[in-house]
Formats: sequence, C-alpha cells, structure tokens
Amino acid sequence: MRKRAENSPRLTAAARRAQLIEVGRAVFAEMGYEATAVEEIAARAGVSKPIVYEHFGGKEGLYAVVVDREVEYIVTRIVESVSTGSARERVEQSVLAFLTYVKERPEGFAVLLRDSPLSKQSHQMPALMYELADRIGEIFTEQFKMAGFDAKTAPIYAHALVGMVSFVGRWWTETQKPPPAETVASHIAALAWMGLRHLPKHPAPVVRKPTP
Amino acid sequence: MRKRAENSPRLTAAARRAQLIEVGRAVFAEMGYEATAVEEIAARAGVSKPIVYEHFGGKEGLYAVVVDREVEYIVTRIVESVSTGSARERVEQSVLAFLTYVKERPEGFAVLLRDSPLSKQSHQMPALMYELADRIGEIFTEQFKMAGFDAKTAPIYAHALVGMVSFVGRWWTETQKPPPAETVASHIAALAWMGLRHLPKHPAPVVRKPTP
DNA sequence: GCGTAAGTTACCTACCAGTAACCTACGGTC
DNA sequence: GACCGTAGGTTACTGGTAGGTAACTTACGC
Repeated sequence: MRKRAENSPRLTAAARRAQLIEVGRAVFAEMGYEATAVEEIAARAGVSKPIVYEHFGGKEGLYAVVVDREVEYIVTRIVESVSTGSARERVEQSVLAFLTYVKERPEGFAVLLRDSPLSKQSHQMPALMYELADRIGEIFTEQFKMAGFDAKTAPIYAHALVGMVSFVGRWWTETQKPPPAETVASHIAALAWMGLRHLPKHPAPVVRKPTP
Repeated sequence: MRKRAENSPRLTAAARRAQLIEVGRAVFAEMGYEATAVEEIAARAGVSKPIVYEHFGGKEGLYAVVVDREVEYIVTRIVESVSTGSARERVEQSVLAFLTYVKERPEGFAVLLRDSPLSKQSHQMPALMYELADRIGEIFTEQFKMAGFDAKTAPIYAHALVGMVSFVGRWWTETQKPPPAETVASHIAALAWMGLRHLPKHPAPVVRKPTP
C-alpha cells in the first residue's frame, strides 16, 4: 500500500463520498455495525482512515447516512406501490416492491436486518426493520382510516406483513434455486390478502379448553 | 466491591453456573452480543471476571449456552403444540405457544432477535430467529408431507409465519396497553389460517401489467 | 489444621475510534 | 515553464476498552 497513484487515482470529494457510502454499506452488511472497523472501510476504498472522518465525522455518521438512504429508498417505493389500484393490488404491489428491493439491493437489506448501534442506550429497536415496520404501520393506519377499517388494528397487520416479507425475503436470497420475485410476491400477497379478506370480525380461539 | 461475604455468599459451582446463565441472558438481551462485556456479566453476578471464563471458557461459550437453551426451549414448545389437534388447532396452538414464550421469557426472545456473533465469518444468518425459522420449516415440511401438501412450499410458509409472529411479538412487548396473548394469537392464527385455507392452487399476480 | 473448591488481584495484549501534523499532485497565473 | 495555493491524502500517534490469563488468596468440610 505504498504507491497507489496508478491503480486508484485521486477522486473528487463528491465521488469519494459516494464511493465510501457504497463501500460502507457493503462492510456494514457483512460485519454488522459493531464489528465493522472504520479502517476496513477505508482500506476497501483504497484510502486511509482520516478520509472517512473528513467526510462523515465518524463511524456513526457514515452509518447514519447509509441507513437513512436505505430506509428512505424502500419507504418511497412502498408508498408509491400502496397509492394506486384496488386494495388487493396495493397489497401485492407493496410486497413485490419489497422483494424487488431485497433482490436489487441485498446489501442494503442486510444492513436493515442487522442490529443498530443505538440499541444499547434505549434498548428498544434492536434492528432497523422494526423501525421500518413502524413506518409502514403509519401508512397502514392512514389507509385503514380512509377505507373505514378499525385503525387501531393497522399496526398489527403492518408488523405481521413486514415480518412475513422480511423473513421470506431473507430466505429467498439464501435459497440456491429461488423462484422469481413475482411468484413469491403472489404467494405472500395471496396469503396476506386471503387472510385479511376472510378474517372474522372478532377472531376467537378454536382450541377447546378442557373443562375445569 | 470489597467485602462481599455477607451480601453474596459463595455458591456451589452448579449454582454459580446457573446464575451466570441467567445474568448472561439478561445482559446479552439488553446490550447485544458485541456490546456485552464479560466484566459486566461478572459484576452483575457479584463475582469477578475469571469466574465466567472458568465456567464457560469465554464470552462465546456462555453465549452459546444461552442461545442453545432458548432455541431448544421454544422449539420443544412448538413441536408439542403442533403435534395434536386439527390442522387449524395446530396453527393456533403454535402461535399461542410462541407468544406465550415471548411473554414469559422476554429476555430470551430479545437474545434471539439480536445479531449473532457467528454472522461475521459465514455472513449468512444475522440473527437467531432465522435459524429458528429454518427449524420450524423442517417441522412444517414433515407436517405438509403427512397432510399431502406440496412439501416444497413448506419453508415459505414457515418463514412467513415465524416472521409474522416475531415482528408482532416484538411490537406486542413494546406496546403500552397490549391485548392479551390469546387475542393476538387468535388474530394471527386467523390471518394465517384463512390465508392458507383460501390460497389458490397457483397464486398469480392480480396487477394488470400495462400492455407493451 | 489441612486440602480443595471458589474466588480475587493484577496484569498483558490486541484492537479500534478518533486526531494532529505533515505531504503531494494538480491547475491556474504571471 | 517555474511558482504556489489548495483539495485530497498520508503517517504516526493517543486513549480507552475489553478479551483472556497467571498467580495468589480465602473459606468450608472433613
């Protein structure tokens, strides 16, 4: 790592910053926040550590930028998907949007699945996907109100749906011979939609408790 | 931390070991694996650091024991729940078993939700819940085979169900005025059951693609 | 009163976030 | 075409923290 003028020329500040965000996302995805060393990011970018501090102020600064971009990206996609079509189309489009995100930005998805650094002080929210589920819950609440459903139950279904899609998404990325996104999305959307559609007004246990 | 003979007497090796597992689970749940210091665990147990090393060989040793116990505990509960009753009863009982676990062992659940230390080398499996989902997937595959369903689709539904229950479970624990476990379990089980029951043989997208 | 189980003090080592001070190549200017 | 300012970059260091260990000490049972 002596002479590096030939293999990696100097970049402009903007270009270097963009590159560091890319590299940072990859390393955070691979190692998790805590286990990531700033020097590792710098090394993979072909620069030295203080460059990272110059651009982002520190480890948390870079992490915040990476996370913010991912969350905004996927939330925007889902807001778009949920805003047109019939109710069922909205569900299916949202699920497909999420799976497309998982497929196209696997590293970003991995970052969102991992522990966040803030989780030590306020021990809530161990991973970003829960924050995302909360955001989706707000969207659902809005939609439930407009559609005349009980808005209080919206968070349950939002969390259930995000949980479903997250877990299936992870499984999907790690499967050797994965079915196409549309197929998986159809399955999940059908499951969720049919579940919602045939939901009784007041679900009650079907298990017969033994008489005391 | 000088004289501690009066407030915390010497324990037998077995008792100390059991206590350290309890304390370790709590600290890992609160801080996550990486951010947990062995000294913190030792201090909360009222002993010094080498005691932890004597019993478990190191941080990872204690973590492995904590995790193994939790996974075996919840898997056992679910295997029990899924082994009797009608198909729908099995679904509902399993969901209720999981939520009961979440309620009764919140620290164990929190540990399973967090990042695992093994995730840096084999970058798969960032959290233990995914391993649990895989285990449930095996159980489902068995059940699907016995019931005559397509066993290949079992993992999808297993991951979907575990994801649903995990996310709703976390939301449930953090809600100020949570509905009782039976109510939430009924909602989730109804959602899953009705979804499965009315699932078309070959789900297809309902979204009309614009003609090219 | 002695042997052993249970526990402690004090240390080493490695790593890592963050910083101060210095260097270099390029583009404009005369 | 030699000068020089500055953007982009480096080397070398500090302070703190945490995993792990060697050597020593205390209390209990026989």
